[in-house]
Amino acid sequence: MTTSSYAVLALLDLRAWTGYELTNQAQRSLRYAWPKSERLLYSEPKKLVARGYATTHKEQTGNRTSNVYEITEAGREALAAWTRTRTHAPRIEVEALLRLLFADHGSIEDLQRVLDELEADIGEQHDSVVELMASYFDSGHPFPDRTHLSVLFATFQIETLQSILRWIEFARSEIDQWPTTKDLGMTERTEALTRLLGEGQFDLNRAQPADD
Amino acid sequence: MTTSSYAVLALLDLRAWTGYELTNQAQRSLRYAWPKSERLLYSEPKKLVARGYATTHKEQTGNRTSNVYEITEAGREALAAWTRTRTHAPRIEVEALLRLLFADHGSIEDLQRVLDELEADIGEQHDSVVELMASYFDSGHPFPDRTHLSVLFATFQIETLQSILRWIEFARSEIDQWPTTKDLGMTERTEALTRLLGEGQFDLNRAQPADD
DNA sequence: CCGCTATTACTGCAACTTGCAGTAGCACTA
DNA sequence: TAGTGCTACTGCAAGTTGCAGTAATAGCGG
Repeated sequence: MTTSSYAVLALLDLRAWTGYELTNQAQRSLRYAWPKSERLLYSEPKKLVARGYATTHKEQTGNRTSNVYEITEAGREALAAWTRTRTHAPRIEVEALLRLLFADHGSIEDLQRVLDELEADIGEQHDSVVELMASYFDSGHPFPDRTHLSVLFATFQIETLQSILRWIEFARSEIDQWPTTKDLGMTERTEALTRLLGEGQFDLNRAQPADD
Repeated sequence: MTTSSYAVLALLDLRAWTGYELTNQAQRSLRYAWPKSERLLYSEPKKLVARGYATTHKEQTGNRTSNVYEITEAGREALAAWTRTRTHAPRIEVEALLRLLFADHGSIEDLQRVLDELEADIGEQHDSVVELMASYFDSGHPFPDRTHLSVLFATFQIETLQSILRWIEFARSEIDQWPTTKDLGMTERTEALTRLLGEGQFDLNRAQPADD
C-alpha cells in the first residue's frame, strides 16, 4: 500500500465513487497536496479491491458501464492504521530552480523568462485556489462537514504560493543588478546575503537590494 | 531526454565526474530543486553516453574501478536547446496536507502529531540550507564563479521553508480552537477565512485567531 | 434528424523512477 | 584481525506517467 492507495481509500471513506468520478475528484481536490496522474487513479481502486479494502460493482447507463467502488470494514481499519504511521517528508520539484542553478549557461533574458514562467504557473495555482474558496463561500462545500479542513488546507496553499510570488519579485530585483549570469561569484551583495542566510537571519522583506 | 537527464548534463558541463561523485553532488546540491534517487543518478550518465552527449572511461584506484563521464560538444548543444524550452510547473507533494484533508478520520492529537512531523521535516531542510550557507561564507563555494546562483537559490529555500513554518504555527492556533476534528463544517471562523481567501485578501500575519 | 463536438468511462503499453538488496574493494581502528 | 564505514556500483520488482486508443452518450446547430 502506497500513500496514493491511502489517498484513494480516504476518498472512498467519504462515499462510493465510480472510477471516473474518483479521477476527477482526486485531480480537483488533492492536486495541490498529492498530485497523481489520471492513469494511476484509475488503477488504485482495483488494487484496493484485490486487497479486500473495497468492493466493486458495475452500473449501466444505457449501453455504457461504470465501475462503482465502496470501502469495506477492512478498508476503514487500514485507513485508521495509516493515520498512525509517520508522514513522509514533503517533496518539491521546481524545474525553474534547476534552471536558476545553471543559469550561467544562458543569458539574463533566459533567466528572466524562467521567472516569468514560474510566476505564470504559480499564479495559475493561486487563482484556482482563490476561485475554489469563492465557490465555497457562494455555494458551499460538497461535503459541508469537512469545510474547516479544506479551508485550513487552502490557507497553506495561499500562504506558500504568495511567498513564492514575493520571492520572484525579490529574485527579479537581484538579477536586475547583475551585468551577466556568468562569473559573478562572491560579490559584495552575494557575500551579504550569504552571511544573512548562514546566520539564519535572512528575511525577504528586510533584504531589498542595498543599491536600488 | 527527461529533465533529470538535463540536470545531470548540466552537472557534467561544470566538470568531469565519476558516477559516484555525480550521485553525491546531485543529492547534495540539487536535492531541494530536483530530488532524484541515487539509483537514477547512476543510470542517467549512461543514457547520455548512448545519445552521444557524454563520453566515458574507466579509472583505477587499486583494484577498484570508477566510471568517469565527460560532456561532448553535442551535449553542450543539447543543453543550450533545453534552456530555450518551457519549464514545467512546480510539483509539490506534501503527505502532511493529505492527512490534514482527511483529519476527520482521526483525533486532534493525530493532527497535531502530523504538524509536528511536518515541522521536523521542514526544520531539517531549513537547517541544512543554513549550514550550507554558513559553509559558503566560511570556506567558499566549490565553484566560486557560481556562488551568486547558489545563494539566490538558497533565498528561495529559506523564504518558502520559513513561510511553511509560519503556517504550521497558524494551523496549530486554529486547531487549538477546534473541539474535535469532525463535523465542524462552516463555523463563523471558517466562514471568515473562506471569505478572505475567496477575495484574495488572506494574509497569515493579519489572520491571527479572532478569539484568542 | 444528422453530423459534430464535448464529455463520460475507461484500458494498454512503453518509458521513467524508486527502494531495496546485493556485490566488492579499500581505509581505519579497537 | 575482525568490524565498521565509505567507495563504487548493478539487478530487479514495483510504483508512476504520458500518450494513444476505444467506445458510448449528450447536446447543439443546421
